[in-house]
Amino acid sequence: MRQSRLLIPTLRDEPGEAEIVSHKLMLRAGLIRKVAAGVYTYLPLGLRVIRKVERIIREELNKAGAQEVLMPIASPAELWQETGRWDFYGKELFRLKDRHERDFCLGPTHEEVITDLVRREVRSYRQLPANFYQIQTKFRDEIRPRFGLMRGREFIMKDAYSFDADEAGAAESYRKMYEAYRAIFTRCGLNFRPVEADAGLIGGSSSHEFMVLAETGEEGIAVCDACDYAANVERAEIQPIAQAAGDNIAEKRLVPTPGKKTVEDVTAFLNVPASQLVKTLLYLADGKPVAILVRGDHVVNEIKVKKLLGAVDLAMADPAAVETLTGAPVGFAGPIGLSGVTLLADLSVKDVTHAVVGGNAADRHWVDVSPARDVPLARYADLRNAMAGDPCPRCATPLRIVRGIEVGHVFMLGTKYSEKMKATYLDQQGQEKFIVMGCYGIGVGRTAASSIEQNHDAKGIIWPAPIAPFHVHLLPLMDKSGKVMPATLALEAELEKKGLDVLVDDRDERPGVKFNDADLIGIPYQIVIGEKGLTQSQIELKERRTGTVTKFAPADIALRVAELVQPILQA
RNA sequence: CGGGGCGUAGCGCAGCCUGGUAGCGCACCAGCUUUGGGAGCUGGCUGUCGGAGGUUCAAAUCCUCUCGCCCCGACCA
Repeated sequence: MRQSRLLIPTLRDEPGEAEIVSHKLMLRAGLIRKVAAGVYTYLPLGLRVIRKVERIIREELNKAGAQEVLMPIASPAELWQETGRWDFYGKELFRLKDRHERDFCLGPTHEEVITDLVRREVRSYRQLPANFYQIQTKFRDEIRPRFGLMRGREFIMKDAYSFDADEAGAAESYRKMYEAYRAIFTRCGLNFRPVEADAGLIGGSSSHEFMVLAETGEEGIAVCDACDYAANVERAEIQPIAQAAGDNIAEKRLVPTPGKKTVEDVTAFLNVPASQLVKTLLYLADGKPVAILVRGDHVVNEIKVKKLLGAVDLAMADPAAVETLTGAPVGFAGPIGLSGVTLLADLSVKDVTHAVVGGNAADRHWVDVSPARDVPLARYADLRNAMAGDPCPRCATPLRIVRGIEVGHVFMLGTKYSEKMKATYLDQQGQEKFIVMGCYGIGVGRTAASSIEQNHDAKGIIWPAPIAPFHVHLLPLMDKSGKVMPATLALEAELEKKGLDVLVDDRDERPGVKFNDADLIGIPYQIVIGEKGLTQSQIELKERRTGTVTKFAPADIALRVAELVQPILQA
């Protein structure tokens, strides 16, 4: 492919709108251009990367027995009303009306549409199991789109849905997808880790996220270095840390803390560590007031709270409600003397000695509080996010917290959708049963973006060969003799014959420009063809990642490059 | 949704406070020279100063409204 015939608008300057490296480099290397907030056009180079990722996905899913379909972008409200998600999904669901004023939405995911298909077409256990997937553009009207393809409103997603006769079959489908995902992300050249995740309100028994490990990740992952355990911090179970019993014999006292509202303020003022303070956070769970006690250095995990209470909606109480409930302005809420409120406390609170809590009065805190003695009515449970140093729930080794980008997610759905939408089949005994489902997603653009997060240097992108837009970049330099371009084109033809994707920089540019653009675009192998080299029968091969330059005879180079690239592609 | 910031040439920005001919660098076009890591010289093109309204003899600049974009927050009391 001739570079002069492709739109690859590289930028020397960093566009101001980009924050993270993958976004900057995608713009600078001419992969994408923004059309609106969170909405992008894929330029030729970007699209080639997307297609490579899609191809790997297709190959692995087909191998796992899934079948490809393509569902519509717009779907009618009725389907979403059946499952209740029309109301539940909120503002993220992009809604529109057709000319007859009928409600539609742009699909943020397709459980309803596929379940509707299956309930119409699948009658018998003989048709199960089945697994349908599609690679489709999705639309979610995100609160805050950011980071380019990492969190767009419109994005390309592979979604798959499995249908089984029973739980055991569903578990097997889930396992197959889990393995397919491992294969897909491995082939994409990513450093990733499957982690236990929360199934959230989608429900179901099991869920894993596939996390690409990267500093810029939006998710926190708790990992154990001693065993295999890894989980989203939202999900990670926390074992209570055994603590030496404190000598908390002192009677609690109310002390003035003028204007000290935050954990930082109070702990600095009283000169105690944050772990000695117990925060009292007021929530409304389905409209009912709840106070949640966690240590000052801990973070409440709303997912765990919701589960414990069986609540659908959980939101922090607004300042006015806090005042009504506690009788004090925000910043001074405490568990002592609080009435009409459900009291929940994280397990770690029980062990705090000489605790500091809010006084339920302006500018007052209690000190020398013993939660077990002074807050006897609290119900204790695991209610916080995991932190670095918490014991692994499997082997008790201290956990490490790392950042990750969620590129894939697998869910066991069970019969949540099939029951609501009456997707049933007849089993061998002629009994009508609900189909057991699973669903599985991969963010295609996000996968490409996270690859850049993991593979780049100061010069630009360093694509892993399997998802690189091209495998080889030919850089013919000055051609006064007229021999360079013919040699280049001959080499291009030879490489293409060996099945490699080749980009030829045939532009009339100075060498420096070509080198810099090549490094920016990040094709894994660069071949420099220059007048000097040709007279000495030499052609240079440069590996983008290491910068290593090797010289070959023109007759050998195609074979040598093919030897380097082909094994990677077949991996 | 709350707070902050920014919209001036394709990209990066100055000019705005203190109203008076719309600028700089890169990119782009032409010519000459140059050619192994973002060339030099000469000449050229490019803007409804995000939009609407207002104040004024005069608005990129001041005022009002509006649209778009970016960042932070939207659990840590």
